[in-house]
This record gives sequence, C-alpha cells and structure tokens, in this order.
Amino acid sequence: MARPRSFDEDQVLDTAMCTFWANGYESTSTRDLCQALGLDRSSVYNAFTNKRELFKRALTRYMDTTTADQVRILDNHELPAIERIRALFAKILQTEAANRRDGHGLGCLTVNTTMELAGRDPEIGLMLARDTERRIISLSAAIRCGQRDGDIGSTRDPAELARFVNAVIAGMRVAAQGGADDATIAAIAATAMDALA
Amino acid sequence: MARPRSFDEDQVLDTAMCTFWANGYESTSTRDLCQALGLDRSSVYNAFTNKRELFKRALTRYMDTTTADQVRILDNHELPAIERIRALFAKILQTEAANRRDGHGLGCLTVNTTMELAGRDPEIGLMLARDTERRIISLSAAIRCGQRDGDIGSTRDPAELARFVNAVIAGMRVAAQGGADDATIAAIAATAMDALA
DNA sequence: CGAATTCTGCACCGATTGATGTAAAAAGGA
DNA sequence: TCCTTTTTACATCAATCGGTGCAGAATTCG
Repeated sequence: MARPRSFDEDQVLDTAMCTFWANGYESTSTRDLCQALGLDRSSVYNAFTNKRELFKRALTRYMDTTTADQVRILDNHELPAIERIRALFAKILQTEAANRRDGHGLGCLTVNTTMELAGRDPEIGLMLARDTERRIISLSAAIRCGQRDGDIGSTRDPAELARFVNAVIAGMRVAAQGGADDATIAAIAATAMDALA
Repeated sequence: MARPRSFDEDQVLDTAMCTFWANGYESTSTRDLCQALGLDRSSVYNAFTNKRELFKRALTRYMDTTTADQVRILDNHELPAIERIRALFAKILQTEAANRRDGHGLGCLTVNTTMELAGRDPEIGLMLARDTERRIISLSAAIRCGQRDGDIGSTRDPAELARFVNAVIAGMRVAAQGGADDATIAAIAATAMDALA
C-alpha cells in the first residue's frame, strides 16, 4: 500500500547505539549519525522523530541487552554466588578489552550517559536509575544467596554490598576510559572481591 | 603604561572551573562562560587565547587544589595509614554532599573530563593521567605504610590497592551523579575499606 | 597634556547545529 | 494502469557555535 522502508530498524538502532557510545550524545551530530547509518536525515527524523528520541531508543536497547546479559549471569543458580559475581567482573573485563581503541576503552553507555545527561535530563536520569535498580536487585539477591551458603563471608547488608559492586564496576569503566590496561582493571575487580569474602 | 585588567585572573579561573565542572566542556558555550564571568568574550579570548586553553587552565587549577588536598591527607604521618584513607573517603563524601544540586552530585572535574575528553584529546588525556599517577603514588605510599605498621591487613601489591581505592572513588562520583544519597555513597566507601583490612 | 599601549564593548564572520518543507520515487490495491 | 500512501533525496531554515576585527575607553610614561 505504500513504499517500504529501505532499512531495518533494529540494525539502525544498533549502529546508533555504538555511535552514541563512542562519542557521547551531544558531540554526535545527526549528520555524523546518518553517515554511520547510511541513511538520509529525513528518513531518520521520519522514523525516530528527533535526535533525543533516537537516543532514548538506542539507550533502551543497550540497557535491555547489556543488563539482561548481566542479570542472566547473576541469576545462574548452578554456580555459587561468589562465582557468579566473579563471572560478572570477568564479563565486564572482556567487553572492556574488546572495545578498546587507541589505548582508551569505550566504557559503558549507561555510565557515560549518567555522567553526561543524568543531572540535566530528568527523564533520561530516571531511565538510568531504573536500570541501575534492576542490576542492584539482581546483585542483592545473588549476594544474599552467597551469604546464606557461606561463600560470601561479609555480613554487610546485601543491598550495600550490591551498591559497592556496582560502584566498582563504574570505577573500572572510568579507569578504562582513562587508559588503564587489562591487568590493572582485572586487579581492581580482584581486590573488590576481597571485600565480599 | 596600558589599560589595566578589570578582573582577577584566578577568580575568573575559579568561576570557569565551576562552570565547566557543572556543565562539561562541550556544552559550556563561550557565551555562557562569559555571562558567568561577567566579562566580554574579547576579554576572555585576549587573556586565555581560546576556549580549550581556558579549560586547560581551569582543569590544572582544579587538579592543583583538589589533588593537593588529597595528597595532604594521605601524607599526614600523624595518623595510621588506614585512618588517612578513611579521612580521604570522608573528604570525598563531604565535598560530594556539599555540591549536590536537585538530587544530583557534580562528581569530580577530573572524572567528568576523563569520560568526556580523555579518549578524544590526547593532551588533556595526558594531563589527567599525570594527575591520576600523582594520587596513585601518594595512595601507594600510605598503603605500604599501613602494611608495614599492620593496620592494613591486605597483602596485595600496594599499587594494586591504590588503583582499587582510586576506582572506588570514581565509582562513588558516578553514583553521586546518578542521584545516590549520602548514606549510599558512605556505605560504598565503608565496604571498600573492608578490602584493605 | 599628549603618546603609547592594552583592554573592553559590539558587530560580525563562516561553519555547524537540530529540524523542516517539498517534490520525486517506490510500492500495493483497485 | 492509475490512485493512494509512505519513504526518500535535496534544499533550506533559524539558531548557535568558536573565533576575530575594530573603534573607543582607560591607564602609565614622558
């Protein structure tokens, strides 16, 4: 009944996500974006309304995939809780190593966006807060599990420990963007595990 | 012999520092800056060459004052090393609490700049790396001290522990910008101390 | 009081920003 | 095949960006 789209929406969102991830929101122009996407601006505006809406879609996609990945690791009851958390750190290390460009990591889109926009854009701030909460819940559950089974010795409140692990992960992202190498970031994770045992 | 300046250079640098701190480098326009400074653009360009040079001066000023503060705490040999690190965390908490605006912290200019520019501006990346190294050295020394005196039980390499503490601090900044309250951030710091004892 | 020199205020520059309008192109339904 | 509908390509918009040029104001030195 009408002319069909020449692009796949999910594929466009993936590319947009990577572009925003690498360059940030403000310093990614819609022209840069369209060049990366191989699309005309009118097509993008027609499909995604405006830059901010497109970013929110890309951010949502990032959180849906990445956080789901992390939650899957944390909810795997076949492993002792402490091993699940170790696996979570390993996952962070692995993606951070894979995304390194000229000695600097890309960090994580949610952390990057928290720094750039959370204080200035309440709606995006809320999206990020919800995503953090989702990860905290999963982390807390795993930690409570580990405390019960004895493989996590710390008697601190599971939610506090979860916030700690989350903060360390953010710190690892910052270190990666500052140019820290794999071994350094791995050592940060290993040391953080000491606080749980 | 010539018309004198109508402003104090250090005072201007302080205001510029705060403006960049609150809004980031890219999204602080030279016009915003000049309004905050109460100066005309030509005066600023005349005194500081261009926006990037002004930012570098402001960043240097921030690092000189803030890092010096932290180093002073860490080098105070009248306290046991573990207490010095506790005092360092307390200092972070205090400034983070003081700088909160509508529920979001300002974080730290060096962390913010690392996220925004370190990967894209090698010279600024180097300035940040040097500042980090300076803090790591002071941290390492204090930690080595604590290991010798027995108040730090962890047998990990002091440099590794220093990087860990540094990463946790960065994580606390991120949490603050994400809207975490004082108690949450304090708990992160307290948990990090567990990894040292 | 001039002369020399620097700083300030204002206008202006080209480039780039996010966003829109318009007309042709591409498909399906009758 | 023609009509309807959506997408596409291209031009263009006002606003803002960092940066500059220039004339006048303000100061010290002679």
